[in-house]
Amino acid sequence: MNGDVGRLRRGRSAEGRAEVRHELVVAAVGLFRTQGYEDTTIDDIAAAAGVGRRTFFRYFRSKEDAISPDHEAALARVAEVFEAAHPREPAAPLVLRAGETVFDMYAEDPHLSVERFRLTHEVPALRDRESASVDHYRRLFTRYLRLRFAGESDGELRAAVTGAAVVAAHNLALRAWLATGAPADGVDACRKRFRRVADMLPGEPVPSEGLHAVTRRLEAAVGRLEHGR
Amino acid sequence: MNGDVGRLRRGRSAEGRAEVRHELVVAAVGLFRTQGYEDTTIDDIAAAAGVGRRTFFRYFRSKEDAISPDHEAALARVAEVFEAAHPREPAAPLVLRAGETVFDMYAEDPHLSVERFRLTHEVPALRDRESASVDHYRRLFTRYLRLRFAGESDGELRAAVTGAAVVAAHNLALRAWLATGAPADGVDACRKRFRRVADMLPGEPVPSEGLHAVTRRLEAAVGRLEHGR
DNA sequence: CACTGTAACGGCACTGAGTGCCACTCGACA
DNA sequence: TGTCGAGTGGCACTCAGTGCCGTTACAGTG
Repeated sequence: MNGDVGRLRRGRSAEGRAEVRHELVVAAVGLFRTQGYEDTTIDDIAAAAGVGRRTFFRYFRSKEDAISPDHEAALARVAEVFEAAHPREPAAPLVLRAGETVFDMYAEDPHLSVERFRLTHEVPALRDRESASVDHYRRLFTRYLRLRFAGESDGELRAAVTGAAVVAAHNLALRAWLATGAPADGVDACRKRFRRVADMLPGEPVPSEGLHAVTRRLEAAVGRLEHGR
Repeated sequence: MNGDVGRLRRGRSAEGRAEVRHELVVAAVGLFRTQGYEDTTIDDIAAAAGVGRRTFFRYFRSKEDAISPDHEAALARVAEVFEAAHPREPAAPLVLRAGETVFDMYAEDPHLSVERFRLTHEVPALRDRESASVDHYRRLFTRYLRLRFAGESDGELRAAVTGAAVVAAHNLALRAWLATGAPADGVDACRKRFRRVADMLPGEPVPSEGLHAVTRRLEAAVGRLEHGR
């Protein structure tokens, strides 16, 4: 957009740091794609971004970090959703909302998300790292759910199962969207697909279709019987 | 047991290789425990096991591998359970059986399992690796379940949720057992705890106890009452 | 405008993981 | 006993990641 005015001083201000960071990500993703992940060294990335090798490690903890740089921030945003929720809000809509928060962050930069998706499927090292990242979300979900289900019998198990199920469903929907190139008109379908997990969660099911509907029919039937008697 | 007769030739036969492998695992776990994971080098482990540094990498792909060396074999055994199952066997008992197969392998060497448990909880690098390993199980479960649920509506989602739920429940029960030192008289409790996940799986519930069974009986009773009227 | 403090920078040197290569040695087998 | 193959140890190498240090650019103050 705007010329970078000689590009001689870049990282000294706050915007400068963000700019350098972004250039490093672009350089890393581009090089990983063109010459492969294993065959790309930190020197290559730093040189392509026009900074020193040492500076790379001031922005990212490791080589893999250059692809998913905002993981901690993403976790923090999800934690915020949980902490801002009303303590008596049912679990299902809450976890759905939290999951969609993650989805929104992926949708912020679809191109990078797709590129990362391809890399994490082709490079074993990156796939394992992705597994670990996803597991951080699972733990976060489970931790908050454990608080909500505390006291009820098998509450811990319900928290573990619910957290794992939500994260798995989220990834299923997200990957389907990313695999097709993350089109803008596929966002709604992805959301809907994710929300279907609500019918498969243990414990209090959603009121529409599911156990509640049956229960309600039963209650109505019993009511009719009692009154008719 | 038997003396190792001078211990001069160890790795040349099949038993010799198994012996060297075991010595390396013992050395690694011991050193990780006494002087910490980060502060233990491959040279330390190799020297403690009495082999050359280069030999270590002929037995294990990496430093972390020395703790969970039989991961591939474990995955293969679980895959066997799925492949040996009758195609029309209901999913719930099958995934329970597969999960208990994993549990049996942990129970084969409780001491090593407990030590690994402690390490994977204290060292971030090992915890992330453990997450990746667990995810391999989840993918394996999900892959087979997808075949079974193929055709039914939302079968893929059901497979993803069921696989994630089973693995999560398995880990919950396993960790509780390991955290208490993996006592032999805690094996049954761990098994029972794991099996409770059957009540929380989506789709066809287990016929014995469970909300659905109760609901169905109620519904039938009400139906009889209504018709008898 | 000059001065000064702070923070990011580049570069150098170092540790340690992981790999390729090669000569050697042990054990098996004819 | 001679030979062959597999496993071994050691050397040298690449590269990820870290500590250190002198330098440089920006910001704030007089």
